[in-house]
Amino acid sequence: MAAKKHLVEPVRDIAGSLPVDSPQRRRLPLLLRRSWYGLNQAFRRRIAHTGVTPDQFTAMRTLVEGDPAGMTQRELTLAMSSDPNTVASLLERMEDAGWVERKAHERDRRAYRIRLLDAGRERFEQVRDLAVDLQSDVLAVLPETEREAFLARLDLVATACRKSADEAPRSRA
Amino acid sequence: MAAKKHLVEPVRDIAGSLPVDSPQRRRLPLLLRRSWYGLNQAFRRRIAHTGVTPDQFTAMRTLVEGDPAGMTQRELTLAMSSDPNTVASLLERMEDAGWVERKAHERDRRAYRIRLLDAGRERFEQVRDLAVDLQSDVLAVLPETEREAFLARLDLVATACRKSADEAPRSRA
DNA sequence: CCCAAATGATACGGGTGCGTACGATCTGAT
DNA sequence: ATCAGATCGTACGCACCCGTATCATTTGGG
Repeated sequence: MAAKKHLVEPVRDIAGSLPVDSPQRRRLPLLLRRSWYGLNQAFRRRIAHTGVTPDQFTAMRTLVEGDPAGMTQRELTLAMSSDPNTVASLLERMEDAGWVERKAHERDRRAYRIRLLDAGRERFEQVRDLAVDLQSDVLAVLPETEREAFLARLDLVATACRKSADEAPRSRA
Repeated sequence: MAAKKHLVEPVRDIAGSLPVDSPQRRRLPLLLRRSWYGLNQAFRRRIAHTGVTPDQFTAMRTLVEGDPAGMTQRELTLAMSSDPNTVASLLERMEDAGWVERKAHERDRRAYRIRLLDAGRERFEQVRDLAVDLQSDVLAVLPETEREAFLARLDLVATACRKSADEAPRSRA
């Protein structure tokens, strides 16, 4: 259809009259799905030769940027916008690979302090540039002057999505 | 940090000078991750009482809007931006639930024709309004005049992500 | 007509998301 | 000091993503 050909100008032509769930309109869920899984798959394929997965890389980067004394799994979970269960098994695999270590927290015996080991940092450095390049490649489809504004709006949407999820604890909204 | 407080105006203040992978900058992968999983989780919780999952709902909607004679799994896979494997098991569960049927394709004996059964359409109708409401709620964080433009840009990004994934067939870009 | 290449679907397996339940520990109010 | 409730992490299980391999069938030349 014509709506996919143009760049940024003719936007309002397809909106306003059609119902929100019309197949002709751009739908947020499908666009987010295509974006997220597409980006993820692109990244996974580009870094497959390093043995690192996209989520493992995200964990590494978060650890690098976090508390030098070592984050807890809870902190890592929040920073990654992930889930305690997922992070637990993620770290288990990364620990088996020798990329991170879990040491007892000195003041909270329930918690760990996660630290990136040298082997992990090595993998991280190896992948970092590929990650930066990919993000640049993708954002290049937007005019340079619009990128920050787009990311700012996406940030608002992301926050709204999280908020909506947190406000609907268990079914029967 | 301050960058999360404002709405849409002060955007350029944090860009331009910082390196693209600085922790202070908005990063596309994390924003897409938060948006997608947040939206997905919000939807899953809102429709949990119907026994339908978000992906199952997407499949239903795609079938409703597709060829009345029944789409093949390949067509459904493309329309959902998903994967043949995933769609196969998704449909297996939906078939077990009595929501869809797979009948032999009349001209290609490798393929099926998937059709939504009455029980499936019932579930679909039951969930549809909740899906529309959720999308509206989330998009409400953007000024009405910017929504279509945002979706248009997200569409460009989504296409760029898919393209990037398709162009990196197997590692070693 | 025939065969090599492409295509629709499946099988298998590792990684991730996440609902639920649980044990251990910490915290705050009494 | 003590106990109820919150919090950190784990176990289990189902759904989904997707790389790889395989089978059946279709398709496009020669």
